[in-house]
Amino acid sequence: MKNSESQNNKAQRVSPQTIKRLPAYLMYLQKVAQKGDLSISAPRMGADLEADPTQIVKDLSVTGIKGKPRVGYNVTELIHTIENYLGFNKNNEAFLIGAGKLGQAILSYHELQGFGIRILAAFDIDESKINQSYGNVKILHFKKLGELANRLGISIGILTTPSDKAQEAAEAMVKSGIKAIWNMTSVRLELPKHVIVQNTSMYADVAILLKDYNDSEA
Amino acid sequence: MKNSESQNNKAQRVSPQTIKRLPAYLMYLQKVAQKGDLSISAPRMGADLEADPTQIVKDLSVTGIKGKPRVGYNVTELIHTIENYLGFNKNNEAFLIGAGKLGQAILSYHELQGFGIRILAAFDIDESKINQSYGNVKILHFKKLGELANRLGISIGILTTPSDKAQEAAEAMVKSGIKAIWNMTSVRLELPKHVIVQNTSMYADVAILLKDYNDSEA
DNA sequence: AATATATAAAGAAAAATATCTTTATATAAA
DNA sequence: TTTATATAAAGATATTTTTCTTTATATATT
Ligand SMILES: NC(=O)c1ccc[n+]([C@@H]2O[C@H](COP(=O)([O-])OP(=O)(O)OC[C@H]3O[C@@H](n4cnc5c(N)ncnc54)[C@H](O)[C@@H]3O)[C@@H](O)[C@H]2O)c1
Ligand SMILES: NC(=O)c1ccc[n+]([C@@H]2O[C@H](COP(=O)([O-])OP(=O)(O)OC[C@H]3O[C@@H](n4cnc5c(N)ncnc54)[C@H](O)[C@@H]3O)[C@@H](O)[C@H]2O)c1
Repeated sequence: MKNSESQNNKAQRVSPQTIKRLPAYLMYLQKVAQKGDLSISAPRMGADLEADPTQIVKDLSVTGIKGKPRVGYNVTELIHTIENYLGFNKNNEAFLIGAGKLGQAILSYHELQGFGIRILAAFDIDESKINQSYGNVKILHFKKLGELANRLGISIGILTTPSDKAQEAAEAMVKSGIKAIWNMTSVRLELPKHVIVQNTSMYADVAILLKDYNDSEA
Repeated sequence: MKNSESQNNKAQRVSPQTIKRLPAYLMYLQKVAQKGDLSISAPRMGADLEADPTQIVKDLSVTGIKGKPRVGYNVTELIHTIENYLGFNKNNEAFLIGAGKLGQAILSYHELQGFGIRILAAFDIDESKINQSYGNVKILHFKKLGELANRLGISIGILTTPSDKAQEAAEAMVKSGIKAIWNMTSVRLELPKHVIVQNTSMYADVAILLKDYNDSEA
């Protein structure tokens, strides 16, 4: 009953919109911290991010942090609290499946570690790619996935196979013990309910972009 | 007055959620068409996509299409109507700025044409990349952007420079006449109001994935 | 120490979105 | 042809999310 989240296990669900805004606050706060500011107020954040300050306060409150009237929030405390809330400060260990164009880009995408994802190995079926490395991550044969996932206790998988191989690859991932899949393909995966799937489908963003653009032209 | 959108200019705003769902319907419908089915009902779609059929009907209605009771929608007509509504059937010509790892992946990402985006050229400042081609798209020097955008009348730009160069590159794009930017960097761009910016920020999706995953573990 | 004030917190209201209910209708079956 | 039925369309309700309003409080100022 004390502070919203932490105490209560059946804590009322936090809206995905709020969760999606938190990383944007984080990036902003890192710039603020770099500037040397020790505290930051919601109105200030709102002005800089062109967002409603009360919404910012509401969003931040889900992490359990408290601000001080007339001062705002302690910047470093706020950063740590959000990172902790989102799991960005952990090393959430993951495998990448399908080391093609996009896969290789992601393997070299070191910013991802700042978002709590650490890729330990990549897997592919293309023999010519096996044992190559990108961004210090080695590509192994897909058939080794099960054994390694099991041995290292990996439960997060990033799926970047071609779309027409996504379903079968995902099923193999689940069989290997992967519990959460970040699906970069444009395919809707049909998997057991207990598997967590997060789709990053560019086409939704393209749709918004083109709609906004074409409407503005009309 | 005939069909909702097209006629009326002040057509009541369509929610982004609806627009983001339409491409998913499209992909599903393409599979249905491939199977040879001529018509599809909202309840059928709802069952397959695990979505509320009435929401599907509402979503589809924004395109102006009409279904027939006891039959459903004509599949090919529905596909064409959605594609047309989203602009996926046009060749929306675009430039890509920053032909690095992610940029090259996108240049070879031919599925993008199915979403109405046609990349005509890429631009970079790295001399070693100039005149190389990926996915049949040539990389030109960034300083040629303005002239070419002007000559070819390009107003859509895909931004894939490093994050710390994103703001300056975006400003140059706007100066070159780019009106809509698909921003793949993790940076919040500060641009004139009239510029349409669509952010594809992976970190929002990562946040949801990790939250869902870590909550499920707890 | 007293007072004023900026700001967070909490709660209320409004807006947006999703779901449910009813109605109308096209088609299939009798 | 008539009737039954599945389904789309339209409208109503419920839920969720955002924005607005009020209240409480920590700090700065006098
Ligand atoms: N390229 C992009 O910019 C981009 C952007 C958005 C989404 N995507 C999506 O990402 C996915 C990959 O795209 P890409 O351009 O990197 O394709 P790609 O063909 O370059 O890479 C796919 C890789 O997966 C491997 N693979 C195939 N079957 C496999 C299996 N069963 N198990 C493991 N690995 C397997 C292939 O050998 C290849 O190396 C596609 O679904 C695409 O829609 C790509
Ligand atoms: N790599 C990924 O998988 C990935 C995923 C998501 C987001 N991103 C984002 O995409 C962006 C690019 O990532 P990347 O991994 O491709 O980086 P990269 O360094 O491989 O590529 C960046 C390219 O931009 C060019 N460039 C630099 N300044 C430029 C300028 N002013 N004008 C034109 N071109 C310029 C560089 O020469 C380079 O070729 C980053 O902001 C990153 O955060 C990358």
